[in-house]
Amino acid sequence: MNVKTRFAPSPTGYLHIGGVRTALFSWLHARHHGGEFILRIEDTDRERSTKESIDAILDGMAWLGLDCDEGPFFQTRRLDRYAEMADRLIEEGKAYRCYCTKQELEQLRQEQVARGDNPRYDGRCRDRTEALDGVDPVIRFRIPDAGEVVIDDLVRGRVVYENAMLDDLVIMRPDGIPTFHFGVVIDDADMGITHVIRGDDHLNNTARHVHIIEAFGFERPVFAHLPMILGEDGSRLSKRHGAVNVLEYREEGYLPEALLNYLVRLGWSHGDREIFGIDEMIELFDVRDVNASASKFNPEKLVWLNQQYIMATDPESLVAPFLEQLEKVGIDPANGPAPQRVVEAYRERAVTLRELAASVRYLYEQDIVLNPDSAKKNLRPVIGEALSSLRDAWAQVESWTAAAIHQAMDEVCSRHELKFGKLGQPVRVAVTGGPISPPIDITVELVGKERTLARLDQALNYISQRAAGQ
RNA sequence: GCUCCCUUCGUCUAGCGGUUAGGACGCGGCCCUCUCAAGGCUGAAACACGGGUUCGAUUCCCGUAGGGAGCGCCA
Repeated sequence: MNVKTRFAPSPTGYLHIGGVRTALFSWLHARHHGGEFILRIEDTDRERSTKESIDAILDGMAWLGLDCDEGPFFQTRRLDRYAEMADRLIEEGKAYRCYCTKQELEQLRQEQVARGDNPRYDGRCRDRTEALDGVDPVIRFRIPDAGEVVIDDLVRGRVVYENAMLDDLVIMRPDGIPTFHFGVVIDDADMGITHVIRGDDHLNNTARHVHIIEAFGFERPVFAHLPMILGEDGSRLSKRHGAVNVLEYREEGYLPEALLNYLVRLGWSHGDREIFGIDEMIELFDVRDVNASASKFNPEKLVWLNQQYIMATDPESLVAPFLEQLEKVGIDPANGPAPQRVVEAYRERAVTLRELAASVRYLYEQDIVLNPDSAKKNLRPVIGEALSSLRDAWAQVESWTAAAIHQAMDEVCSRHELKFGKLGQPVRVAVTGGPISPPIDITVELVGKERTLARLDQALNYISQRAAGQ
């Protein structure tokens, strides 16, 4: 059987991190089996669907590299098809027009809840033969009164629903727009979907969908209901748990591979492995190995993975996203070292590209701000003489490379009988303004000769003022 | 309320009747070291509870508790 899966979001907001996980698993399942993956936009909620959301979904999927073989399809372009199929059910007596008003239904619901019953439609329009004036009917699907539905879910196992617990659901609104339940079933069948992989918030709906599938005589797809991703406090993942919109992760300098790697490990694993490249995921992923229990989103582990990916990714391919981040933090890359060299030097100490960009301001801007604590601690009068010699030694360096810089510094150290570290940290503070940077020779090389000398002068000035003040 | 689902360190997970219950993130310590990282070593940290089944349950079954989802002319 040729596998075909789909991701079917509704465009009523940004692309959510939970949606991405669903899309990822669906995509992986298709790719693993050499099948197809399609994207379908379920835009039947006309009130809430927006163009912005559609774009956000498309952008997000593209950024993540979750490519689809067909689509995007839009349900609002298939309205004739749904109407035709609804008519067919009515002709066959499997669906009927319902003239109940919303008020009437609300009253019914309240009565049921008051009685402690499962609130559900009681089928009062099932046998109505006459139209009711002034009411545009909806179409309801007739659920069998007796019997049960058995679903063999790839992650949940066997789940059984009594038909008596199910009610006749609305499949078509008065305006000819299908409800979600009807749209999915028709589309999945028409589009040849073999595996329906979705969030387990749909598990309860599946019984109804199966009835519709059977009413049409469609072939039943295989279902796999994925556990939810929860926030750190165990409640449904939402904005107050931090970023839930995928595009925010791009904004903040996360790598798509890292995000996917993090997400694939929520509910799925392969022995003790933590790092999975895309190709490895495709090779090893199997929906049947997915856990049934929900997992909590842990930003700290994502951060760790992102760093692992920044370290492991070829610096050249990090240049473009790094430049974007420089722009975001207001740094002009024109006045400083080649971005690729900066990425190489700093990638082991950056958790996101955003953080990396924000930490290299002193490489690109003329003036630096001395961190008062660091200056106080490291730029002491005792080091002034050595720092001054170093300034002169570096002024003589012709080819400004880390090796030459290091050699000159070694010589100054031995002349002044200093351990390298005694001089290193003052230089770091003088040149970067703070106590943290890559190895000092590399840092100094990247800062550039002219700026290094100027900053040493500035530091020497600071030291002499301090000596005078004492 | 009713229906369905879930339950191993704080978190993500391994385990598929017999293990010193393993790994990872985070946290602590040590090493490396010019700082910070990265890296290496190491420590603390879990089978929700109660019944069964079994020679033996983290593992299988049933309850209880806790959590989640659904019960829309939202998807």
